[in-house]
Amino acid sequence: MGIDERKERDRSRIINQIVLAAKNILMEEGYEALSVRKIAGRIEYSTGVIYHYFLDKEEIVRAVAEEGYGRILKEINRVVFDPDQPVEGIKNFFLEYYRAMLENRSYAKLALLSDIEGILQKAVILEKGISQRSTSMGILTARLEGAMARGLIKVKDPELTAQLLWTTFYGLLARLILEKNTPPEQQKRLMDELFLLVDSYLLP
Amino acid sequence: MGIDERKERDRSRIINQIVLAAKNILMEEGYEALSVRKIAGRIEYSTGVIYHYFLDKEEIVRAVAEEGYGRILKEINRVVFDPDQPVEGIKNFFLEYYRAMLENRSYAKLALLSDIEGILQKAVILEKGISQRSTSMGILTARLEGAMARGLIKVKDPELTAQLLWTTFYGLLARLILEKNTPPEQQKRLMDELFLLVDSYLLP
Amino acid sequence: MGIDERKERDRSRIINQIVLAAKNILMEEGYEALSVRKIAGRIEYSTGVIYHYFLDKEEIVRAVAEEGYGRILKEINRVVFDPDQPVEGIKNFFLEYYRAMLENRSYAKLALLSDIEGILQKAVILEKGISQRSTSMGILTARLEGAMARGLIKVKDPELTAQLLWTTFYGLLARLILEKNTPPEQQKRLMDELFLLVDSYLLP
Amino acid sequence: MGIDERKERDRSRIINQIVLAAKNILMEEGYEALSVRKIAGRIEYSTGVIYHYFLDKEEIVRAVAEEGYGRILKEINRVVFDPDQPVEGIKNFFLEYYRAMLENRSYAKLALLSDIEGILQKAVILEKGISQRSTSMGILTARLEGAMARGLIKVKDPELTAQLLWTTFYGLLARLILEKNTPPEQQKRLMDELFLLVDSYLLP
DNA sequence: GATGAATGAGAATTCATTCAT
DNA sequence: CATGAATGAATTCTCATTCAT
Repeated sequence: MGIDERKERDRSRIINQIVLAAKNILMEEGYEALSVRKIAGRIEYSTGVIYHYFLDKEEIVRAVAEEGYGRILKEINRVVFDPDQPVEGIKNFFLEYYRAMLENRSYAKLALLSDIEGILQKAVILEKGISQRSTSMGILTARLEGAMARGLIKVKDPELTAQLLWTTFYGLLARLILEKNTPPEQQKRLMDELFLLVDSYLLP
Repeated sequence: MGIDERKERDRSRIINQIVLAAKNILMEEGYEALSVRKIAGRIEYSTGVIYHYFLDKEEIVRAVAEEGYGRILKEINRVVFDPDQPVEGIKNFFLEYYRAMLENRSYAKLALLSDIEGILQKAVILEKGISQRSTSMGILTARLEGAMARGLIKVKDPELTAQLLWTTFYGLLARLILEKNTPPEQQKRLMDELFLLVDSYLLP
Repeated sequence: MGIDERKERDRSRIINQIVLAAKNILMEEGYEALSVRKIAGRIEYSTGVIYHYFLDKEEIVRAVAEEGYGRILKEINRVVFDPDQPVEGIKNFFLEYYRAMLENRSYAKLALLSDIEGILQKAVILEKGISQRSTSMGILTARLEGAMARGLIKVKDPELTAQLLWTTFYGLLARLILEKNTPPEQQKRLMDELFLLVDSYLLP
Repeated sequence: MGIDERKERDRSRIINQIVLAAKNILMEEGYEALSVRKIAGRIEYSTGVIYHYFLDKEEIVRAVAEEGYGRILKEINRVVFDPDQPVEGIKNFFLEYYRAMLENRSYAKLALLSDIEGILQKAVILEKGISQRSTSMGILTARLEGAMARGLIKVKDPELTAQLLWTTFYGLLARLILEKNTPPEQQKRLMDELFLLVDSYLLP
């Protein structure tokens, strides 16, 4: 069994290497520059090996998206949430999200703006009932529900509100990622104004 | 002179054909599938002809974007604006924008989400002073200013407010375009909620 | 007849423009970059016009070579020749040739090193009897003959000597043109040594 | 291990095929006619295969040059050198060089006249200190030094003299290669005269 | 498990030249 | 005399994928 274990470990080590290499290429050179050969080159294996572990190129891209998604989720969920200050908590949550994304700009571009099927699915938000299928939307909805129950915010349909909050943040974030030369002070002004908007949207 | 006229007509007829063909490929198969050969094939001319009328592939894409942008602008500006009801006016403006975009989904994808340099420039929003450089942002800012002057809305910095309104709409619109299977009734619910958000953001 | 004259003048004006444009492209961008379209672009005429005045691209190149050859010849022949000091005269002659060539490096490359048929013919040197067909070889041979008759140099076959002198100069010149980074002081050392060689070859 | 050996052999067999095909095209049709497709066609492989073994077209050309250079060097170095008759030895050395070059005319054209960067570097001669960097210039310089030490020739700076001897030979050789119809007896006359020149240049 | 050779299709451009107008 | 549209073939290079070893 020790042998099987090691094999399994080897296996996932290579898989990780492939995904990591793909991610790096994506970040450094963009989607168009991603090629199977380049990945193989980076991990110093032959081209063929890639096809032992992945069905095709798209599956690799999907894996990159998944991995990034997981990592960002983890970072975000480190932010503590004080049920007495739900609006502050939500703003902090998104603030953290911004930070994580802007630090991984090209991953962000992939995750937020790509229309590659495998990635799109991970990022669905608008669907009815999404709070049951997506962890982050679930958390956000739950928090809104809690705050609503305690009369701290003026919400009717928590999921719908969560979705709208999300798309609103998403809008600014996406533009910030695309308009990459926005100077920091302008970023700050926009963010502050966004928080005003959130206040007037949520506070009673 | 009749001859020159006809030549000119021929010329712009072919240019239109090229742009149209490019647009169709973009709509049907997406950006990655767009190739000069494919365009030439569709209009049943040799590849070289494309380079007679366009400097390179990017110029064609830019032309597609421009054409779409112009068309949408025209549609939007048909909406009448009543200075006594600025918030309604702004909501109608965006509603019309939504309609125009969702009817030209693939152009929209190009215009809103692409990071092709030639197109990105057309779509800049976040820049300080953008209301002087972009027609649509200029109009929106002016309307906010007017409404502010008459005390109909609670705005401090009209351009900043215009930018945030825009990114907010953009956020939902972009998601609707990417999550293409969102059923109409869910679209409506989201839109209505967005309008609530706008109300609470703008109304005193 | 005035009309015909003007027509003729127009005609040769365009031809000159074409040749000049071709020469400039050749000098600025090299032979590989020379294209009929580029020539047409420079003279601000249509592509087709070129083919009114020249049979094909090669004919243009040939004309460039001819023009350059003539110009260099003119410059060289400005050097005065003192029959009492034939070796000095010959050395000065070549020195002037060097100068003219190194100042027109890319024309020189074309004239000295190209194997384009039309140009090669202009540059033939080794042929027996060349002193009767080529002006410059004729002059050189004549001068050697004169000096020989007066016992100033130890030559037997003036044409053969002229040919060898020429190839010898040609050798250094060609290398200087190809090895374009040779520093001036090294150029000078080589030239001085070459003149020593000529002295020992010609002087009794 | 037998397997690895065979693979290695296969590999270099194809590489050789590519270089050979390129050389043949160069010889038969000249540099301008050399294309990757043509090479692939000749060896009856797909175009892509070329890029499996070579980085780009230039690398192939470089390989052709290198191969030719090596072959010629080998032939030349077969000539024995008698230190008691240095001038004869040097003349023989160049005679052999001539023979080798004229037998590989199109390689010679490539090696002597091309201004392709990768090839030019191999052929540098005029640089100060070249006798330490180039094998053949090193040998020539050494022989001149030896003869000088023994008072057999009247040389001051052996490297400079080597360079000038080389360019002088080069000059005639290059012209002979370009003026490809020079009849053998004229070639002989020119060579003999060149040897006279060398005598008067080197002998005390 | 892993290699790397090979393919075939496809990418964007550029070219000299012709010819109806 | 001049235009410029059009062609067809050519260019270098890259790609995802397959498969015998």
